Amino acid sequence: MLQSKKNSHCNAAPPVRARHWRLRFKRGQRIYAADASGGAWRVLSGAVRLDRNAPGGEESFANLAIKSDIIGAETLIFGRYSFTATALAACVIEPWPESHAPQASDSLLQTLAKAERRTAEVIALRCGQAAERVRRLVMMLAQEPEESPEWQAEELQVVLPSGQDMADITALRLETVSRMVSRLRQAGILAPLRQGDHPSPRMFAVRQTSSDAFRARAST
Amino acid sequence: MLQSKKNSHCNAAPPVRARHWRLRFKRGQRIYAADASGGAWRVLSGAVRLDRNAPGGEESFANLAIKSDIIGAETLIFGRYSFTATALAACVIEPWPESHAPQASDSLLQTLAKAERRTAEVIALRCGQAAERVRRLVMMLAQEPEESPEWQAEELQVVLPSGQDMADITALRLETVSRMVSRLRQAGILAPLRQGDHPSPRMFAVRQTSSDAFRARAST
DNA sequence: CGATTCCTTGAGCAACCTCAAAAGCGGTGG
DNA sequence: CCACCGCTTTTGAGGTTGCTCAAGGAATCG
Repeated sequence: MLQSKKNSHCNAAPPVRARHWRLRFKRGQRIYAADASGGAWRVLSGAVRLDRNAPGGEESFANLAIKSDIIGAETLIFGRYSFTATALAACVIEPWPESHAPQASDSLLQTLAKAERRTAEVIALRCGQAAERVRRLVMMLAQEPEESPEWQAEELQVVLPSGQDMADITALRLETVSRMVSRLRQAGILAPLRQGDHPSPRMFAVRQTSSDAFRARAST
Repeated sequence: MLQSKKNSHCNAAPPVRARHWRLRFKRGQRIYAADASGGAWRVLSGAVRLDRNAPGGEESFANLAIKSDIIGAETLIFGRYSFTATALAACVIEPWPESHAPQASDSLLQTLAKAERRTAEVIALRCGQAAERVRRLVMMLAQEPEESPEWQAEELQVVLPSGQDMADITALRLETVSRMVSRLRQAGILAPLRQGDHPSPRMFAVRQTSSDAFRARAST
């Protein structure tokens, strides 16, 4: 069951056409819960973390979905979600498959193939040194600034997830993540960026710097 | 293209029925290479590691497939493999989908859903302390002993992958993996098990011990 | 039986974790 | 508007784990 209680004003997006509507979620908001019934969604922007109910009763990070990924496809068989989905940053999703796109098999395979590749990336986020891991995560989450005429950026930008979320994804401690983000700022890879109308202190411009320079200044 | 050069004697499995044949691979043997053309397979026993050609030209661990998992499903769209597949232990695979099972969409979804859950497990293999990670990997790889009348086991057994493979999967160093396997043996979780006819020093019986006892003796 | 490869074990060190406290931010109510 | 509260982030100091480098031993293959 979708929890759209507190963001009813957010969800009032004008339907583009019949049955083609979108939902918006804010950072940290739950999109759906494991075992709830519902349908599949395509992530149009932002990022979503998926958690499974681990054997020990704990909830543990299971996967990551970003722009154009499909989440909740398993409901098409089981009728229920296998994972809990939470917004890592403000994100927009739409139902999937779209009502006017009836080719089942091909689209499914495409989804499967994309999921496999995304998985490989997520697994790679847990390899190597802490600094590199956090940098790679930030690069994954970086997107082109949408509909900001003033920020017609040559650069990408990102709204960082909470420290705990980044820690869960990279398998680091949140203190370590915080330290690494500080380094990224010092290295100039992340540049603070606050938007005029709604202030967001965790928004940054991302510069694709050679990581060598970054790792060098880690030792100083 | 399947590389069945050195294991031609292995692949001579008697076809059960027309178009329903199986391939066998030994530990460390490559099953297929990324970018090669070929079809999808179901893993009937054993375990397979998948590697992607990482951005840096390196080959990096991408995923794990065990009994009943599907590998190479992406070929049904792209015609080519996205990953390189290597046998972690002696394994048997058969073509997928089976020729006599034409229900496309449902089977695909099932595959997708299973892949997602497997992925969550693999990601979890890179969480927590080294000892626990190696133990969880071993538990994942453990299977019922097949067709061994003498070992009609109440216990599972496992043939450990190479140290480097286990290191790649758990994101540890191979020396660390070796130390943790030694601990598992000392803790009685892994019991050496050499089969009469073909000696295999990396075969173990697996005992599902409470991990508390294991972690306790780690400090001594 | 020799050569090669892989596994094992040790010693020292760096990276990361743990614990703890302070500072920043957002919301609430006087 | 400001004081207060809860929550998240930041920063520090010290401890532990796992990594690095190295050498010896076991297994495999020709």
